[in-house]
This record gives sequence, structure tokens and C-alpha cells, in this order.
Amino acid sequence: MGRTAPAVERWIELPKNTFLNLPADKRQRIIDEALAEFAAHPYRLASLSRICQQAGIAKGSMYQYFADKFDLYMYLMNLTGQLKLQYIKKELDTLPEAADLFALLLAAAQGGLKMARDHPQLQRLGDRLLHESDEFLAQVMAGFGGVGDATMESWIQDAHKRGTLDRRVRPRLAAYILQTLFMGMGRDMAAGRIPRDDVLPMLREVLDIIEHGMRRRPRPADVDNEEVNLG
Amino acid sequence: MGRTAPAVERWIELPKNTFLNLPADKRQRIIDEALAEFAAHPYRLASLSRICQQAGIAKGSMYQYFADKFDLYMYLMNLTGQLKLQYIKKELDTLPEAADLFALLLAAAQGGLKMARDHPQLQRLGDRLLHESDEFLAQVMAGFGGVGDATMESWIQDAHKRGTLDRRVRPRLAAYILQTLFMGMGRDMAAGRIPRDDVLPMLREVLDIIEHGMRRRPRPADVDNEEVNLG
Amino acid sequence: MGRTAPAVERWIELPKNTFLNLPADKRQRIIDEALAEFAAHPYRLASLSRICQQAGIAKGSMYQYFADKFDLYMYLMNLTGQLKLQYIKKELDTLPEAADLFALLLAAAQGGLKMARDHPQLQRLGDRLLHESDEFLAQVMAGFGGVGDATMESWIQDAHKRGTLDRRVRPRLAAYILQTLFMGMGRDMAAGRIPRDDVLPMLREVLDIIEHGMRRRPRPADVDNEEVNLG
Amino acid sequence: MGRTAPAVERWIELPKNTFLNLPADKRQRIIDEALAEFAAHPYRLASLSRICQQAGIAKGSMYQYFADKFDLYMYLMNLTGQLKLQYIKKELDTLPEAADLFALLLAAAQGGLKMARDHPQLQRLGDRLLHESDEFLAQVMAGFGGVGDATMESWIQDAHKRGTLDRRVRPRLAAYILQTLFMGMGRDMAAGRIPRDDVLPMLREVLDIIEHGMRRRPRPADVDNEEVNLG
DNA sequence: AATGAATGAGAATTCATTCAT
DNA sequence: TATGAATGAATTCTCATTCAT
Repeated sequence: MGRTAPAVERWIELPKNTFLNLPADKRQRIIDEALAEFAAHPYRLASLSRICQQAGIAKGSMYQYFADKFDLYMYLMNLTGQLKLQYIKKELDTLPEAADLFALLLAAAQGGLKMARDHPQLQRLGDRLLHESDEFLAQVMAGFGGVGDATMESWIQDAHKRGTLDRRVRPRLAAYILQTLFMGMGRDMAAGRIPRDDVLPMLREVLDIIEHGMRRRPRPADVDNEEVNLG
Repeated sequence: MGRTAPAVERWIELPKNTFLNLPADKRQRIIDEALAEFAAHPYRLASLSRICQQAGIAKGSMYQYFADKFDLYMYLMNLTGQLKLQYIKKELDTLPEAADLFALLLAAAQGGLKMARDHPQLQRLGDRLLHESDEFLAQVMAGFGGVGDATMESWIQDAHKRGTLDRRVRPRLAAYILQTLFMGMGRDMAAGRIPRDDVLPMLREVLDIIEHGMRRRPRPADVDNEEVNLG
Repeated sequence: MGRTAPAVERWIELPKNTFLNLPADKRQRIIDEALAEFAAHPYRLASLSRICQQAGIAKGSMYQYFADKFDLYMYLMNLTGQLKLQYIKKELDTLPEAADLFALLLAAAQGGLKMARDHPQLQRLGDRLLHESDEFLAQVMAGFGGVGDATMESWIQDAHKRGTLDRRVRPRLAAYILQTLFMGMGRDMAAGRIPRDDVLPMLREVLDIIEHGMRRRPRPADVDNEEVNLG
Repeated sequence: MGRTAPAVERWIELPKNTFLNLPADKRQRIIDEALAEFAAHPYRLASLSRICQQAGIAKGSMYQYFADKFDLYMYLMNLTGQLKLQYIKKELDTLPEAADLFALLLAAAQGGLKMARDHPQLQRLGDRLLHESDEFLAQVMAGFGGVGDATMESWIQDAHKRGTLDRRVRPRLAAYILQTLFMGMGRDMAAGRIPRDDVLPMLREVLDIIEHGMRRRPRPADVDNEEVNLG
């Protein structure tokens, strides 16, 4: 699947100049059709022939723009990542300097979910990644430098320092819970399992629960009682 | 992809007698290799040729055992479902009659995660399903009689009646949060992103947070204040 | 297709004793299903698996009864030929000793068509033969000793001697015309293109025309005139 | 076998431009080999692999030229139909305006037989059609706009009006007799059972007999007498 | 004598990629 | 720079035949 060339080399070629010099509308057309195809099928089943046919270009031309199928795919993944960052940054910029952890989380998640809502295909493109074969996933990940949910973890550590969160809540775990829920909601919305308009209100409900779950707990005694039940 | 034959008829053929009469080790060998293949690739890309080659049987033989690729796939899905039910049932049986909601949840999730830990391939097989085409998914689901995560929702409703949970926590949403987290953990563990031995302790931590997030909140006034923060 | 063994050897094996010793009903069952299959598909597409399944015998058993697919096929072809001869003979036996040519023809054709009517599958089995590949046809024909439409030719020669027919009608040609028409009608009836009940009256009409076309022509002059038109 | 796509859509693709733009000799080579294959085997058994191998092209290339096996087949059938019409038209054009029925028939049949003589494979291709499954036949026929042997029947009706034919000769039956004989002769010649050079003289002899059989009969009384013989 | 599991060649079709124009 | 024809390996599935029990 794909090639065996080392990831670094791959990265360099990304799209050829021939592609970047293309008239904007033609370039966009190709991007759109490629996205539609890769969002609709797993990598191996996405068909270059179909993309070319839909975009109205010759099959040979695609190879003037990108080294191969994998190159095109990585280009799209890159676009996706950049766009998501933009969305998130835009939401965070609306916050006051000293915003509370859950305000940050809500803003970030809103950014992500808004992107998923505005560009469901990009969301699906990303989701598919988790379900590609391991070899393929490794190949793709080699291209990205560990996209880092480290950011979220650091937020949580900050909140700990401020004493907002219960001390037993490990930052790693908290980040994991939040990421998992956000990704799941994004996936389900992109797949149409959650109506578009429900997703932001739903996000608030989820965060409300999580916040209560993580905040400093008033009377440790109660907690211990319950922990007995859990055992 | 697959066929259009009515689900009921399909069900009957499932594996042919030829397969069931096979010596146990040979049968297991075929199951193992098929699982490995279907766990590693989406349905359409999973290759019968590869399975046969790995299992050391002739390509034609596979068609003595199963009607076609889809039949083999459904057989594996069936095994998975049955096994998962066993795991969950076993955990639930250890609970006292009048167990608390979170005790139930912990037990059920423990069951699921133990299966995922013991049989990561089965877990991945199930996960892939979400990423197949809608059409294919419908075809597979037609074969199963509504697997029902209604159970979890009904548990939550019971807890509401007993007054354990905050009244603003909607059962649907609560069930969604829990399912998403459990599925995510199962997937990540099966993919090796969570070490096997960490998963059960981690599950407790997660449930602890969620429980605190959903339980009855002492002073409603505080909650309202916090909602301001979230805006 | 089939084998390359010399035709004569083939002939000898025809059905093995294991088949002839079979209980009559089981034997008949096999014959029936085999006929249905070979009548419905060209040789290469007729499926032994299907025959066995329909007849309720094991695939291996078929090879206890017949050397191979071709052997079974030839056995059926043989049955067909014998049955057709019986039908024809029966019709001819109803005629007076010194029957006229066209009475003979009508009787013979009636015999053939009655068989086609009573056993459309046998008729189709025979018809298919003409459309098998040349190699296959040669192989089959090698098994039959030129089934002989010589009989018909000799009848016509007799009629010539009696002066019934126009002297310009060559026996070979006359036989060809009649055979072609009879075969065509048989085929069309077996294929359902002619209703069963219409076939015998239709045969009379056809023979009526042919008879008038072949009988001694009163005034040769007229004929010559028309021959000018035909040129 | 084949597809279920509506006939009209099919028609459009017939051969792709890729095929039409091919150098003439290569295109012809492919047509020749395809004809040889489809003339030698029923549709289902005709092998694209064999055609490609014989024509010296890659298997994948065939799918650049035609949508699928059925498309190639229909293309050949089309060629056949067009060519046959040309042959027949050419013969009919040699006739005077007010030609006699049997002059028309002779001309038309000569056209058909000349085509069969010049292109025996095309003839066999058409003949096979009768022995395909009804379902397949319907699919093919859906692509043709009713080839119409109504023409011949109308000729015969005209002849009736002019009083050339005996009034007891039904046009339907007459047309059937002629069609059956012509088709039979075409088939037998294409299969090599009639020497090429014999076929046109033979056709004259056949038509001479048929003409005498159908023309107005001088003394009805005689005819009745003969009918007694036929009984 | 009867079984039925095993086999492997061969079928149609798809697709990323190359290369001459 | 753009084209689109050519390629061949890979896919699922069928079937007559063999052979150990």
C-alpha cells in the first residue's frame, strides 16, 4: 500500500509546482473531488480514475501534480490539519486572557466541531485514518510530527495549579476523555448520526457533566463511600 | 459489495457443514487468519486469497466452507457478538441484585474491555464496521436483531427514578457519553494505543469522573453560576 | 473441453455397471436431472454439481456411474436417439405397405415432432449440439456412426422411380429441405415459439406446399418461363 | 450474464472512443479475434482472456475499448446486422420496380447467403443467439429495434393480392418456411456443411420447389385428391 | 459402493502507474 | 505541460475431477 520511500523524502515533494501554478478554480476543483473521494472510501479503495473523471482532468495529469496517490492523500490531510487549527484558533481568540479551563475546552471543541459541521468531508477524512491498516497508519503518522494533544494536557496542568480540578484527576486521563468525546461527536456528526444543529448544545451538556466530574470535590468522604460501590 | 439476498436466508447458510466438520485445529487456523485479515483491512480490501494462503488451504476450499466472502465475514461478526455478550454477562453475574448504576456500568464496561483485551482482533473487527459504507452497514445490521444499547439507557432511567442522578442529565446523552468512551477505549487498546494492563484501572478512573459529573448536585445555584463560565 | 481419448474407447465405457445396477427410480432421477441441466445449458456450462445436488447424490458418486461429464452427456444423447427412432417407427407402422412418399414423410415427421412435443428437453438437447464448438461437435459425432438421413434420401429415390416427383428434384436436395424444415419446427416448438397443439396441423400445411413443389409438373414450358424470372 | 442496464444507455457507450481511435489494423485484429471467439463459443464461454491473448493486447486494454464483455458482444452483433442489411439491400437494388415475389425472395436470400458465404463467422455469431437463454436473448433484443421479418410477410400478402399464390397458402406459414430454409442454409454453410460455391445454385433449386409449391394451383379438384393421400 | 472435502485453473473486472506523443 | 492508451497484477468466484475414508 502506498510506497516504501522514507517518510521525510515524501514530505518534501508534497504537491509539485505544476499543481500550485494551476488556475485557482481548476486547483480547487481537483481538491474538492479528491476530498469527496477520500472521504467516501478508505484509502486503497479511493479511485484516482474517479477523481480525474469527476474533476475533468486526464489521468496522466494527476501525476504531473502529485507524485502518486499517497502524495495527494497527504496533501489533503495537511489541508485538513491546517484548517482545523484555524477554526480552533479563531474560537480561542474570542476568550479573555485568563479564561478558565472549561471555557478553553469549550472554545476549542466548538472550533473543532464547527469545522466538522462546515466540512463534514474533512472530518470523515480524518476519522478514516484510524481505521486504515496499521502499516498505512504508520506511514501517514511518520509524515506528521505527532500532531500533539499535548496542548490540552498542558491546559489541564495549568488548571491543576490553580486548584480548579480535583487533585485525583490525572491530566493525561482528563485529556484522553475529552479528546475521545470530541472526536466521537465529530465523527458521529459527520456521519449524520447527530443532527448538525444539535451538536453545539450537546457539546455544552457534555462539558457540563465532565466539568462537574473533574472539579474539586467538596467532601472527600462522599467520594470514598462511592468508591466502595465501584469496587 | 456483499449480496442482496434477504437476511434470513443468509443466516441459515452461515458456515456450511463442511466447515463445522473440519478438525478443530484446521478450523481454528482458518478463523484466526480470517480474523487477522478482516481486522487489518476494511471489508472490500480484505482478501480471501490472502486468508487462504496464510491458512494454507486452496482458494476453492474456502467456498466449500462459506458461501462467499460476505458469509465468512458475517460468521466472524457473529462470533464476536456472542463472545462479547458472554464476557459482559459474566461480569454482571458477579454483582448483587440491587446494584447501583455505576456498578452496573463498571461491570458491563469491564466485560467489554476484557474481551477487547483478550481478543483485540475481534474488537477491531467490530470497530471497522462504523467506517464501512452506509449501504454495507445496513446489510450487516440486517443480519443482527438490533444489538441494543437501549439496555444502558434503561439503566440510566432507573437511576433517575431512584434519584441518584442530577435531574438535568438526560439519559440519552449520558448513554452516549458512556458508549463513546467505552468504544474509544476498546478501540485504542485493540490498536495498541493503550497498554493492556492499564485499561481496567483506567476504566475506573474514567467512571469515577463521569459518576461525579452525573450525580445529584448539592447546590443548584452553583451550577447556574458555572454555566455562565461556559458561555 | 471433454477429453482427447479416441472415440471408440469412449463408446465402450458408456455408463458403468454401477449405474445400471442402480434401483430404477434413483437411476431415473439422475437421468431426469441430467437432462434438465443439459437441455438448459450448453455442454460446458452444464454443471455436474447442480445435477448431483438436484438428484440428491454425492458428487463423487457420479464418477462411479460415468467416467466423466462427457460420458454422461453421450449417454443422454444416445437415449435421445433411441427414443426418437421408436417414435418414428411407431408412426410408420401405422402406414400400409405401399405408402406414398409424402405419407411416409408425414408419418416420420409426425413421429419426430411428437417426440419433441412429449419431451421438449430431449429435443433441445439435440438442438444444442449444432451450436457447440466445432471441436466438441466433432468429438460427439465421432461417437455416432453418421445417424443417417440416408433413409429419407432412399425414400425419395423410390418415389422418383415411381414417377411421382418431378425429375428435376434432386433427392439430396429434397431430403435437405425436408430435414431442415422438420428440425426447425422441432426446435421452435421445443423453445415454445410454436404452440404444441399447432405443430401437427402446421406440419400438414408445410408438407402440402412441399408436395406441390416437388410433384411432377404438368407443362414443362411454364416452368421454363418462370425460371427466366428467377434468373 | 450481461447486465440489466437499460438498453438506451448501453447503446451510447457501445465502443469507447479509445477503440475508434485505434489504428485500423489493430482495431481490425481485435474485431477478428473477438468474432472468432464469439462465433466459436456461446456467450458465457467466450473468453475475453483468449481474445486478448490472440489479439496480442493486455487484458486491461480491452476495458479501455469496451465497457465490458456484453458491450463488445453487442458491438459485434451490431456490425453483423448492419452488414447483412447492406448485402440484402444491394441485391434488392438490382431488381426492377415491379418484381415478382420469388424474384424478391431470391434476391433477399441471395443477399443473406452471400453475407454468410463471405463472413461465415458473422453468420454463426447470429445463429448462436437462438440458443442463448431466453433472458439473455431478451437483453440482446432490447438493444435492437425489432429487426423485422415482417417485411417478408408483407411481400407475400402483396403476392396474394396479385393472385400469384394459391389462396390456401397462409402468408405467416409461407414466411416461416422460407425463413427456416434460409436460416438453415446460412447456418449449414457457415458451419462448412455446405460448400461455399454450392450455396447459390442450391438456393435457386430450393426456391424453385417452393415456388411451385405455393403458386396458384390449376385444378383445385386434384389438390383435394392429394389431400387424401396426405391423411 | 458411496461419500464429500480438497484442489487449482480459469473466468470477468478494476486500478495505479507509465510513457510516447 | 497535458494527454490518454497500455499495462499486468490483483480481486472474487466456479467447476470438473480426484482421493482418502
